[in-house]
Amino acid sequence: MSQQVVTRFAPSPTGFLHIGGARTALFNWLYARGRGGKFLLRIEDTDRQRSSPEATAAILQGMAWLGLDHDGEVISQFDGAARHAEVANQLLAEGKAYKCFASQEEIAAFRDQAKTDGKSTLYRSPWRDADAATHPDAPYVIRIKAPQRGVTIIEDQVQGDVTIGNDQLDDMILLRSDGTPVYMLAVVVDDHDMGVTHVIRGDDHLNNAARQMTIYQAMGWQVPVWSHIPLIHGPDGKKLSKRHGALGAQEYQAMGYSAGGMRNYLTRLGWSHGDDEFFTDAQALDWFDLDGIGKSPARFDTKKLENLSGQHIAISGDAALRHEIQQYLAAAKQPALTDAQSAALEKAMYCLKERAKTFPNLLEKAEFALASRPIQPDQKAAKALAAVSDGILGELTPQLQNVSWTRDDLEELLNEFAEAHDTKFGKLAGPLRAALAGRAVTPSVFDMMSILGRDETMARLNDAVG
RNA sequence: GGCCCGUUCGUCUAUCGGUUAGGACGCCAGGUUUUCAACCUGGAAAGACGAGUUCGAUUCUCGUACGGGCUGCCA
Repeated sequence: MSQQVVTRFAPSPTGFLHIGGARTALFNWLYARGRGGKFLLRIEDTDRQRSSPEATAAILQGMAWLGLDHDGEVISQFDGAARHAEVANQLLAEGKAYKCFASQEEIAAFRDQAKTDGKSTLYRSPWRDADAATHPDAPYVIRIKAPQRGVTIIEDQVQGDVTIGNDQLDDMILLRSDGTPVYMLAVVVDDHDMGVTHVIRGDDHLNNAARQMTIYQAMGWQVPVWSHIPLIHGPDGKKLSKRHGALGAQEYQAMGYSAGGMRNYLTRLGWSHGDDEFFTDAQALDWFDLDGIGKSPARFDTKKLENLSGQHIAISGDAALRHEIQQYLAAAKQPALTDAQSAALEKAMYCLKERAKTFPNLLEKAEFALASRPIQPDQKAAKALAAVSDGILGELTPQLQNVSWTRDDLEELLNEFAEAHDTKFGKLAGPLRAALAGRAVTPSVFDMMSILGRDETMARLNDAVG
């Protein structure tokens, strides 16, 4: 019996949840939730200068949109500073770490020189083996004693075994001269203390894993199962990150993509399960596994996102869509739907959801149900109305009085009417659409009529005839 | 500079030594049609390059090119 899976998402709160981070969170979520494990959230806020509560809130919001719920409280890494220092001091006491009195200026000067000489910029502290008696009374940092010979092998589930020469490892800093812990220490301690079994993160951390390994070994802790996933690139192939103007997850919400579609798209980006492209959350949870993750970076393609968003809207329940649309409106900073509009929307949903790729798209087609008389035709609709004589619409309207108000009968009536006037129904559809919705893009006129009902339909037609 | 990782149609990808290299999005052509969308039919479109291993390489190995990452008292 294997132990329970515990994964975590550990963003640093320096900006919005960018799309690459969202996918990392999603992978961790899928892996844990798909196996009855736990998915934890830890905010890496040890850099006080760059961390902000606003950013944390934005990350939480982005995750909420995508439905990535985490177990337990949100953990602040900064809160664990004392524990991190404790570990550093333990290592120091055990002789596995040491005090380094080199100043930052000193090190910077060394690096500059090494760079101009074309030599390795790896800093070798002269204090590594210094006698404590020679220690000056000055500020110091605590560095770990990294192995200098041999190799460190990262057994990565995505990248395979990655071998790094220990001569590439520096004695990284554990505790700054002000006593605060550095990320490299904090991740290891926190992942260990939180019982994290599987770490899925961006491959920008692949090299760091070797460094972190030295802490695991020094503490005698078991290393987690690592999976370093390739970063997502922009459509231009360039790195997509918050530093390079990446789009935040919430911006996609504000653009009106469905969360289900986004989950599907992000899951499929860089991960595959044979030829499956469109799948539900249940299927993703069932299928997701580490060995399906690709090794090469993927580009973000809005067209495919759009397509999947549409497919997910089409299979969503009407009430759920109504709810998600209200949230979209809020995210897009648009006025909320009134209760009446919302109810009308849900009633019309059946003929809207299979034809819309995004929510603004759906709302555009829903205009007929959301608007109230008198209908204000937009430019295109006005043009369609002008293309037909008032007479013919005026003649049609009374005929609606006694027809049975079902889709089929309406269709029959309108076709016969068109035939009687020696025209095609197609010629009539435009003006009818314009009169009923004030828009050129709408559902079928028969659907609109049956949803609107006889009275409202006739009233709108009469309005249009004038 | 040093080290690490990557490279199949425009894009996301399948293939785990032998396939006419498959699918999806997008694109093009045609069909259907009541606008948009959807749908149907067909089409163009890929193994970065060079060696090697092998009866046989997209697949294994090496090199080159290109791209990315790390090399912080950032995360």
